[in-house]
Amino acid sequence: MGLRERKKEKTRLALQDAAFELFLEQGYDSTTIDQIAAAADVSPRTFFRYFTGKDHLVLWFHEQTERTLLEALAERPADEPPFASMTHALRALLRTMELSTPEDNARFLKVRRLLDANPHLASATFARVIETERRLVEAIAARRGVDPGRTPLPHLVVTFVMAAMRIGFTCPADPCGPREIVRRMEETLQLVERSLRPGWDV
Amino acid sequence: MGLRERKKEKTRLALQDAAFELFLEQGYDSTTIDQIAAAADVSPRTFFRYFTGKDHLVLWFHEQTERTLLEALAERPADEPPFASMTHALRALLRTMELSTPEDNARFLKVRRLLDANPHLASATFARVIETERRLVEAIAARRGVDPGRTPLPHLVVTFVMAAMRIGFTCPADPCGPREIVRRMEETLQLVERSLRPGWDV
DNA sequence: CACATTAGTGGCAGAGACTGCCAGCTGACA
DNA sequence: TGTCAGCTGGCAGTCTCTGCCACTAATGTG
Repeated sequence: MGLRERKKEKTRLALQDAAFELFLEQGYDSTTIDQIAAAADVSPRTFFRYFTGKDHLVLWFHEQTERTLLEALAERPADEPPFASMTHALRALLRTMELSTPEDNARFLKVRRLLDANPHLASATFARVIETERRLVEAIAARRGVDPGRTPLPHLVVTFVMAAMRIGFTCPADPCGPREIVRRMEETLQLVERSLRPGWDV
Repeated sequence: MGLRERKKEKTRLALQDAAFELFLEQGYDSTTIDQIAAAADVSPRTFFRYFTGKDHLVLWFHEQTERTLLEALAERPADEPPFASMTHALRALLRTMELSTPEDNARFLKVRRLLDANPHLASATFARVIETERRLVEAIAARRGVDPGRTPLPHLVVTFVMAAMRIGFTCPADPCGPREIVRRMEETLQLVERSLRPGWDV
């Protein structure tokens, strides 16, 4: 990895860390991009070369999740039943979440607190999750050679599995770390598996 | 209904109709709120007293849908199994969609074309749908007297039924009117019902 | 019918988000 | 070392959205 790329990575992290600190300190809405850029020692103009907007600072994390999920799905054999592939992909994601570093955990908790405090952000995140579902449907339909607009089965498969992810993500109490989230997702996924009639996804 | 309310209704419709005409004519992004307000003969300031933003013009339609859905659910007996209540509520919505006027159909098609042409709008709509799901979960959990954060079953029930709504809404070909959408939703709902093991939602 | 009350509107000023453009700097690579 | 591509900063400008105040019109009351 060249010096240029390392610098970019550093700037991105500086922007995110500065932003989250400001968000939690003085609120998301009352934090301006000028403040974030100033705290990260870059120009406001540069901010928009890294992120499309303020909410992208948060959405970025889900984009990483999506990448992991799509890669895990791509590694499954194409002739495997789609529901099995999806459950395996989700469990692969859960495994990577489990071995996250303490720093990752800290960031995760910050993002969670932000989402809980700002419905608008949670909303944007879920919208992004829907986009992820669309891509997963595309992938599954492609490897089966079917038109996703014509047969609802790929949609159903993805929706059922992602339901576990979405439902498991909602937290009862305030402080809910990644391990607890993973536990809830796994629990919900098993509930989904038990709820479905064997061989439903022919 | 007093004169005041009738006027408001008229202004809202003027704004929406003017906006959709402009959107389809010159694109969503290149249409400014000033243009919309001018076309509807109100001040830009007034626009924001009717809609929170440009996207709200489109989201407004789903808000009506949500209202219908929540009312239909509220009318189901509280001791009915939740999944049955949800399917009934969705079918009640489908029935109201079926007897829509030709004008409603025209607006529906305009909205559809907008959503297809602007991923951002589709995304925002789905985010709003997620919010609807949250409220449905709340309603179902409330009438059972359980904490939705603690038990995933209400979430699951709502997700499964709303999956039919979301999946049925996606269209294969371009011109897809309300009747066709209703047909697809009903079809998908039946698929969901067949996929679930009897008595799964004890 | 006259009046006070209230809701709705228009216009203004201003903050904040975002983009296009150009000039200057700095790794990358031969 | 020199050229080149890529990143950055700053400026100007548009658009979205909000608070505020004065003005008009609908409503309800004596």
